[in-house]
Amino acid sequence: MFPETRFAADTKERILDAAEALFVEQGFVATSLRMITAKAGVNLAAVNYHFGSKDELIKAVFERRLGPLNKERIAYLDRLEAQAKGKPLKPEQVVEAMVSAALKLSRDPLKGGTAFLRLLGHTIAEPADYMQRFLPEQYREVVVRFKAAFARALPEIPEQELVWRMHFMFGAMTYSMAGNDALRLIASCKLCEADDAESIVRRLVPFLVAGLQAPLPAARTEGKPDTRRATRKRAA
Amino acid sequence: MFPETRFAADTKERILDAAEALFVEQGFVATSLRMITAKAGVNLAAVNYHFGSKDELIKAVFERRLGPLNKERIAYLDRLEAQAKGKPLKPEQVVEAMVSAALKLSRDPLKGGTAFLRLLGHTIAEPADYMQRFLPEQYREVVVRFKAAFARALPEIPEQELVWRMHFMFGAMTYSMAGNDALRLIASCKLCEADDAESIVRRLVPFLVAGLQAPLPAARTEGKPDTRRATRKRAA
DNA sequence: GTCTATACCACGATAGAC
DNA sequence: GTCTATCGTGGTATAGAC
Repeated sequence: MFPETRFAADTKERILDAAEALFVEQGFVATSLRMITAKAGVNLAAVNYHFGSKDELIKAVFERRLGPLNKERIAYLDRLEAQAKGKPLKPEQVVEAMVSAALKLSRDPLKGGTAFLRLLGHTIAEPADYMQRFLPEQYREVVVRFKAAFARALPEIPEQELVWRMHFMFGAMTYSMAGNDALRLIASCKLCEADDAESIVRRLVPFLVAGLQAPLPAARTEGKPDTRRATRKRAA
Repeated sequence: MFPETRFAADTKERILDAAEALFVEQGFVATSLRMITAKAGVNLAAVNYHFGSKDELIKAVFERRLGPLNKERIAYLDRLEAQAKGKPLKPEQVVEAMVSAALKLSRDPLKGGTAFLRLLGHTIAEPADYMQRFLPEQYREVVVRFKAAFARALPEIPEQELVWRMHFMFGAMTYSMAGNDALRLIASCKLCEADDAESIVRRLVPFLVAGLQAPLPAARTEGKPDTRRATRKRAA
């Protein structure tokens, strides 16, 4: 229809591809717009024209991958819940719905492959304020759906506690996906051969399921009496 | 003795204090040396004179807090092991040794208080290469000692698996300490009142202990048979 | 609308005077 | 030890070509 938009899209795509590759290699701050535009073969000002700023470019890089990833997570959950026909899912099913979409993405080089997962891990803790607003927005739907699913799968966990445990879950997940740079530190001399995403997931799911189902902490005795129903499953 | 070193120390301290405060508020890249030196009341070139570069200043800010924190962790572990008189510690004791030192630090404004913990969380995933080398070095002793303690406390977990679970533990820990900015995302409309470090720890420890003790994942059937002794403690 | 050339200001770093 | 001056590079804004 409008031939010029085809060219524009190509330019935008080329910028996104170049930016993503360089961000993974060197991080956000270390990669300059001049490096990105040089690699993409476009003019420096093209970034500002198409994206407005470097920050907006970063957000666009994430949006392109994170959107489909989170849609896949929800689709996976939908399928599980359809199969269950109204019965609550098992905790490990919900955890796997959360994790396995990322696993699938890591196997597809066209969607960013492992590189994007590392990028994601590096950015969850990003202090920049524009990310503090952007990421919650991107994850909102996923969080709402999975929180509901977990609440049904783990009825003995009070909501307040569940929120925290999901928080811990996100931490363990993103941290471990960020690549084994930090793992080398723990493994010390002994090298860890399993750096494929699949074996990470196989190890991560039991850890998370156990953590989510952990016995509830003792209610604080000091201060006003606790109003939450702290149904202790079993003693530690 | 050398009066000029007294002044130098003051200048260094003033720079460190100003830098730490600004880093917490705005992150590393967003705070310029000009902001730091203005807040500290020193000349711009003083940073380069005393620390060599901005990167070295960042490392110095961390070293000042992280060194004592990790020494405290090891001291806590030493005390527990002395009490146990050769018997293996319980998993929850080891986890608490890891976590409670951070809790203590968060209560001491002179040592950085909660602000430094947030800074720590924001930096574990730092992609900058100088941090990739610096942080492992800072954590090396802690990791070696705690890995040994966990190996004794959890003899049924193979070493390979233990390394990964410690990795997940670090993730959940640092992520949750980084502040509840990301938590707001999970809690959605419902505000979480418990943002003091103490209640985080009370919730975090049971989660981690359960995760570390989780039943071992099923051995992969493909490829060579698994040589690990996969002693399943209990079914999920 | 799309793209280019170019100028602008803030940044980190450094040399040399005091 | 401290300061001023200056350099190269970074993100950004804009005027104008196509």
